[in-house]
Amino acid sequence: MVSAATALEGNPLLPNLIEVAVPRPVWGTYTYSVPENVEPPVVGGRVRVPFGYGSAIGIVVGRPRSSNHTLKDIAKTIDPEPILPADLLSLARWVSDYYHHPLGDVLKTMLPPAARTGRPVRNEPERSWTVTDPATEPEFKNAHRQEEVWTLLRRRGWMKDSKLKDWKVDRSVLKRLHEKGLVRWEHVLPNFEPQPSSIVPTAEQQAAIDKISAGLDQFQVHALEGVTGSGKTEVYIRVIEKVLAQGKQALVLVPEIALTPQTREYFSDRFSHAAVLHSMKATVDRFEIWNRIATGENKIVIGTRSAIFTPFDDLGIIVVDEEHDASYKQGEGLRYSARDLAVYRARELGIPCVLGSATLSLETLHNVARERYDISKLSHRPGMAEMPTFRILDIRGHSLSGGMSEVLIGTIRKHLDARGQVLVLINRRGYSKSLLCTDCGWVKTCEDCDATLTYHEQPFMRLICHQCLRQYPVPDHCGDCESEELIPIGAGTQRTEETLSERFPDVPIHRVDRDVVTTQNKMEALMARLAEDGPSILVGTQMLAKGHHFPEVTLVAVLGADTGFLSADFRAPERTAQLIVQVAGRAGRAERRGEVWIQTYDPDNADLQSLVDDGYSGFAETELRLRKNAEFPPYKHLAVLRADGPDLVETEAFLKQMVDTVNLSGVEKLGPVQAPMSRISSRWRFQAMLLSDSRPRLHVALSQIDHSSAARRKIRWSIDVDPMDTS
DNA sequence: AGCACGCCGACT
DNA sequence: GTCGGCGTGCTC
Repeated sequence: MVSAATALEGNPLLPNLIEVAVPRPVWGTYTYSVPENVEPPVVGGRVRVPFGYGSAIGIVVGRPRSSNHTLKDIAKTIDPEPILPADLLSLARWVSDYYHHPLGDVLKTMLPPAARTGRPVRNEPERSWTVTDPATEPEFKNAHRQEEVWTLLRRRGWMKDSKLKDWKVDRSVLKRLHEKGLVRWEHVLPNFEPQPSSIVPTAEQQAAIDKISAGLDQFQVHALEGVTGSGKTEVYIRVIEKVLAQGKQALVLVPEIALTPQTREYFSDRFSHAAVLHSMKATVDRFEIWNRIATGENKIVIGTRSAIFTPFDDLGIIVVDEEHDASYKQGEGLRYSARDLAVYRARELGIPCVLGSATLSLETLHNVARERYDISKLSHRPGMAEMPTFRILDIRGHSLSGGMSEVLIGTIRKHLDARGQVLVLINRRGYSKSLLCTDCGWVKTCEDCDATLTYHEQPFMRLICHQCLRQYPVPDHCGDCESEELIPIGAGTQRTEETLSERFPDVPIHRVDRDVVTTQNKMEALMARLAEDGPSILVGTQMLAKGHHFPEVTLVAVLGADTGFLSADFRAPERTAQLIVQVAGRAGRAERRGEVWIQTYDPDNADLQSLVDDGYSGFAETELRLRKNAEFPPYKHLAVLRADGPDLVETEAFLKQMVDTVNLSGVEKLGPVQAPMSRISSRWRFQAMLLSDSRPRLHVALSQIDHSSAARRKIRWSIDVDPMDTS
């Protein structure tokens, strides 16, 4: 219909063509024509277009001059102005190439949910409300809510939209009060003056602040290694103050669980206009905040993974707190790493990026060693204990009760007698790992998965598959030899708690796992109890590593560390060491130096020994050497191909064929092999790896994969670039 | 993701 | 003969 190869861009006499990315699992973009009776669209704006037999909301990504296709007209222009600025569009293109994911779906992931539906942009600044005449006593009759709100406003003077929302005030109530002339509003022109702080930075903090702020106008990644409590946040805040003083904006990424009211308060105490973005917030709220950032009205965003896609007017710094945290990598769909994208975005914008953690990831430490990143260290903890001492407890030949050796139980008693609290860390929920037949060694496994069932006693007796959550009644005899001698083996939190309460009947014992501590409120209640309890014991999982401090804890006992250090997954030792160090860092205070005891059947393990002798940095050195010898990341670049389907043979053949299409020298192919957890929810799982010294070659190899070969719908497959695990 | 097209088996 | 099962392919 249209052939305009010689058309000049913007020539009003020639047909107006746009290139659109649609949120459908299709590769490539589509060209449409814009009819004269439709408002002209812009690159970076949304349009409604006919697509297939229906319609779709797509993003305009370009203006082609010509097309060989028969074109359809767009139906509607949604945004007269770009909703995604140019830098985010080019980020989307890069993400699409790097993670081998369709551009339309990348753009969909970048937009807040409210923007995906075609909702128009509301760019009105926030309003602040007050009563028109505080001296009067208006008659409200039955309008009780109006009376409450009016009285609230009279008492508090001015209140912003966001504050009123916190008080659950509905817009309709304000609207009626406004119609009656009882209240008035003004647009808020926010004040970004930081609140003065009485905190005096330590010499180490000041050195880090100076180093980072020396180069605010250029790209540089700064690793900030700070033990728990050493004041990393104060460093972030001081640097952000300098960025705001230049009139620029700041982005702070935090892990999923860390986005607590405390985090928000820490920032909002110092910055009157820190905007918090997170997925729990109502979708419309998120879209509004998003818009206020894009226009430069708000200056600071604190958010989780997806906040890396926020459009900024003039971004001046990106901070990634707890950068080692696995929640920065999205586990399904577009498998992006917000930490890695933070570095990419900072480079594109020519601004600094700060990666902070007590336990920096091995990737980051490797980049420090190669002098790509610089590093500042905060080793002192004002008002807090020095890092506890580590000890290995060799349990070879020892009998265990509730997963603990008698030596460990004796140590627990010693600490309780000295009026300390004890924290027992186990990475396993439930009562015990499994139910074992003592006559023939039979263990019950899930009928749908490859997994051994976990035996739970609470809230009632049953076997649970931790992979698919299917539940089974507890069998009274062996499924193989009919013997009735079934015993629970391998302690979980429930069983360890039970053993401890038998041994220490007078000591309060608290279990901290996903089964018991289900809400933030329950955690807060527990923390309040602990402050009053005196000598007591906490038994818990990795939940203990996040957020809270346990000042009275003098002993941390680590059970089952071997599972982590000996796992098939190449990242498991790193995760285990980080968990132990993070938990250790949350125990104790200045007057009392704590101890960490690690029970093991493998006391000669190199990772474990270097962790105990030289702390996390010693561990990192050892583990990096092991990764180098094994030719794994960060020394090689890795992508994992995964496929799962109901039929074992077909699924394996499918993935094999996919791997076979890849052929490039310098790219090593491993597999396909069955995944460590070979079946979940009645689906067989296979994986293959591509490894290369060269990042570009790895990407060429990945682009050889034929995306259309996914025609078999019963098989799901994915590409995971820079995977966080291989399981 | 939808949706139609098309090529096989069992039904009024 | 044809109704409908789902495997396959296309959407500017």
